[in-house]
Order: sequence, then structure tokens, then C-alpha cells
Amino acid sequence: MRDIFISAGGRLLADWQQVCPEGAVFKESAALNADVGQALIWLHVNAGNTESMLADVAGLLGRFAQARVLVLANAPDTNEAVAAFQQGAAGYCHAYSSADVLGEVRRVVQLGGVWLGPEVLQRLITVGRTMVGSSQTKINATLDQLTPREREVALKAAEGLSNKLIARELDITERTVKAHLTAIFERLAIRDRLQLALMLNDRQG
Amino acid sequence: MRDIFISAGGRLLADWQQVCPEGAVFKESAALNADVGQALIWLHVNAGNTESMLADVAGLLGRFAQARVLVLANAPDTNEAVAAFQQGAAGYCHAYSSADVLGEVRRVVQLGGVWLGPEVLQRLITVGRTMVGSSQTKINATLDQLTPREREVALKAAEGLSNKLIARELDITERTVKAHLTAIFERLAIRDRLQLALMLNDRQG
DNA sequence: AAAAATATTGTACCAAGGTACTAGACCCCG
DNA sequence: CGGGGTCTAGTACCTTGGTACAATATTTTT
Repeated sequence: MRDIFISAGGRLLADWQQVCPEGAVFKESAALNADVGQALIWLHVNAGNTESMLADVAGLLGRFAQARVLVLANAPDTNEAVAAFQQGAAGYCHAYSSADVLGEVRRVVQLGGVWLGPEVLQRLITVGRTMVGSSQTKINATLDQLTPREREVALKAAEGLSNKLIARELDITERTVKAHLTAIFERLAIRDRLQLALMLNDRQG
Repeated sequence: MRDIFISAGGRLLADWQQVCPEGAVFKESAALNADVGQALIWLHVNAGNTESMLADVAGLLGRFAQARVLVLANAPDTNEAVAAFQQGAAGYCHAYSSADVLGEVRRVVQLGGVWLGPEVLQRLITVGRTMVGSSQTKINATLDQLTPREREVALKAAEGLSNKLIARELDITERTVKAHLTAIFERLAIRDRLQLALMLNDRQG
């Protein structure tokens, strides 16, 4: 996917060039004549001119159906961002974002995603916040299904300890460790200790 | 809105049942014959089979225009999530999510929304970038020590797949999988696949 | 062109994980 | 007191994971 950078100033942003060393640069969207195909167009806009930005986005998308347009704003504004997305932009971010961020944005957009900055997200998403922090709750809910002794065994197994080591630490035989594990696997409906590790170590929601 | 649960294993997840006590369970998407109308279809998928998941999602959406499809992944993967959304899924979350989370997901989707998990969110949010980015970098640094083929094997092993399954998916013999794993263990200076899973799944930052 | 890395597979073997069936000791509750 | 859950553990057995000691073909690097 080609990268095309459009900036009124025509000046190339250093970080952008780092992300897209092969990218082409234009001074204005009108300068794009030939069909660009599946290009990724980075539209660098100045503050306070939402109207012309929207017109540019609409124009580009109209002329190049296969292209995706990303807006780089010198002074990002949530309202402007929402407007850009309504117009069909695939992303809207700070023009002076670091190369890391720009790379990530590019990746997301290339994968067909829409990149949303934090402010825009908060505006669009009402849920989430509470949910994000609830993974610990999930783990506890999992552990609550187990007896105290099973919990001890489960945690040690999820840390990667062998049955022999668990047995030594809990001062029981290896056979008993196996017995607990069998009970754990059945109760949690999983196959083996690796699945257990995934359940207990995965901090995702 | 009816809830329909599809799992290859046909096993009902306890938390899911709690959220959808009235839900129907099927072993495979093909088992859904009659039109389900405005149903909410929970598609439980195993790790590492993105293709078949996407096919399932596409098939379901094609057959039941009014239905919404939610993907429950045993081993969530951001790329897979993005792919699922591209295919038209209304949500993608961890199969072992707690009932609380599942209920919230259900609510959002029923209201016509698209549910984005924290991992996908964090991928999109710049704020979480520093933290998430560092651990991601760490993981990448780990993976960079491996050859391309070894990376594939390592990731699948870390997801909990058995050698047999990995072999099948990569279309090589189980012996070769073992050879790669032995090389991986030596290079990363770890003992077994569980340690590998801990290394690659640790998203603490 | 030679050397090194990568990818593949074989046979054999041992250790570890996990299951089946069983069972005694202990504790709590109705 | 008896039933049920918990913790413990034995023997036996099977499966999976991992290593040792190979070999061959392809690609990449030097």
C-alpha cells in the first residue's frame, strides 16, 4: 500500500518519513492527478479550518475509491475528529505524534481498521472503562470455584512449577498434587496446566 | 433477542449460561437450520484457526441477515479480532470472560453497538501505548531471537496448542515441531512450553 | 564455492503429565 | 449418627513432552 503525504506547507514531518521512507509528498490534494489505487493518504491539516479539511477528505475519497484517508492535525480537536470520521476518514491523530504512534496508526488502518484517538474513543464509548479493570475479578471468580487447597496448587501450577516442586512446597506427595489438578481441570473445564496458566495469567477482559 | 451458543466442543461455558440461561447450544454453525431471526450468535472458537472462524462468521451473517455474531476466543489475538470485525462480527472477547463482562458485551451488542475488548482498545488508544508498547516490545524482542518458522511454532505453543495440533496446522510432522521447540527452548533459555507461554502471554508491561 | 543457518524428518528413549479406580482420615452440618 | 465435601495417597496405565543422536535439502551468508 502506497503512502502519500499531503501538507499545505509541503514540509515533510521527520517522524512520518521515518515510518514511510518510500512515501510521496504533495503540497495539496489537488496535485494528485493519476489514480493512486490502494493508497494510504496522510492529510496534514492546519488548525481551525475544519471545512476545508472535510472538503479535502470528501474529495479524495470521491476520486480514489480504494484509498484510505488519515488526518494529521496540528491542533487536534474532538469535534473535528468526529466530523472527519463521519466524512469517511480512517484515522485522525496528532501531526506531531511519534514515529511509534504513527507506525501503529498505519498498521491499524492497513489492516482495515479505523484509528481512534483517546479523546474520540471516550466520546464514542460509554462502556469499557469499568470492564477494562475487571480482569482481576475474573481471575478471582475463577479461583472462587476451587477449594483452598486447590487454589494453592492451581496458582503454583500456573506459575510454571512442576508437580514435583509443588508437592515439595506444599509438603504433600506428587500423587496428591495430581489429584488436586485433576479436580481443578474438571471444575474449570480445561484440559491441562497450560490452559490453567492462560486462564490465570491472562490479564485481559 | 434469542441467544445462540456455538462451540465445537459443544460444552457450555458456565459464565455464559449464567448470562443467557435461555440460550440454545449447537456444536457447529452448520447445525443451525431454521432461520433464527434477530438472534445473537455467540461463536466459540479455538485458538489458531482464524480462517475457519472468519468463514463461520461470514457464513452465519450471510445466512441470517438479522443476526449479530459475537466471537468468543479461547486465546484472543488482536489481529484475529481485527479480522473478525472486518468480517462483520459485532464483538470479540475472551471466552473465559466473567459473567459480568459477557453481560455487558451482550448489552452493547443488543443496543446495536460493537464491543471492543481492552486489548483491541489499547491497540487503538495512544494513552495506553507506553505501557502496552513496552511489553509488546519485550515480546517482540523475544520473538526476534527466533527464526520465522520458530516464531510460528512458539506462538501456537504459547496459545496452548499441542504438538500434534501445531504439526497439523503448519503441515509438518510432530517430530519437526519438537525440533523447533527444542531450538526455541535453548535459545530463550527456558525449560518447557509453559515457560514459553508465560513469556509470550505476559502483558504486564 | 564453502560455510552457516534454516527447515525438515527419523528412531529411540525417558520424564512428566494426566486418568482410572480406589480408599482412609478428617470435618461440618442436619 | 450418617452423608457429603475436602485432603490425602496408593497402584497401574496411557499420553504427551522433551532430548539424544542422527540425516538430508534448501537458502543465506561469507
